[in-house]
Amino acid sequence: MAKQYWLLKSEPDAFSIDDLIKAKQQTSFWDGVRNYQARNYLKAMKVGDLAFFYHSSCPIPAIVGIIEVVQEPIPDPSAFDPKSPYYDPKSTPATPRWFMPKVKYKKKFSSPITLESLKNNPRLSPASFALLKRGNRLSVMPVTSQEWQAILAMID
DNA sequence: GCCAACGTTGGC
DNA sequence: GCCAACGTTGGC
Repeated sequence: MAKQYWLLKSEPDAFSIDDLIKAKQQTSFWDGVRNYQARNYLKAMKVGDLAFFYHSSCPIPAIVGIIEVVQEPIPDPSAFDPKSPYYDPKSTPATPRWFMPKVKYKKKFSSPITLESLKNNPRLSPASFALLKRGNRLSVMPVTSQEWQAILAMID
C-alpha cells in the first residue's frame, strides 16, 4: 500500500503544533476523536503516512505543518475514563469503539497556509477537498497526492 | 425506523 | 457571539 496523506484538525488552545514540538520525542497519541467517519479514517492510517496539522477554531485557521504516523491506532483509553471529557461509556476495553494513532512532529511551516489561501487556490476544489466544503466538521480527512502537492507548492 | 429537537463544530 | 451545517438522541 502506497503512502497516504491526511489532514488532522486540532484547536490550538487544546493541542497545537507547538505542543507537539514540546512533547516527549515530539510524538503524541492523537486521541479524543469521537466521530465515526473520522474514526474510520484514523483506522486506515499506516506507519509512514503523512498528515497536515491544521489549526481550527482560532483567529487564523490554517495548515501549520506536517506530522507523520509512527504507530497504527490502538484503543483510546480516554474513552474509558469517566473523568475525561472524551469519556464514552459505550466504549469498553473489551470492545473499544475509539482509536488513536501515534504521530510525530515532522515540520512546521515558517508561515502557515491559511484557510483563506487554500480557498483561493484554483488547484483545490471544495468538491474534492473536504476541508473546503461549507459546514465541514470532519476532524480527520484524506488528502489526495495531487492536493498534497498543490498545498506544498503554496509554501514560498 | 422516522424525524424533530438538541448539541457541537467551526468560520466569520 | 452568531449562525449554518450536520451528527446524535430519544420519543413514538
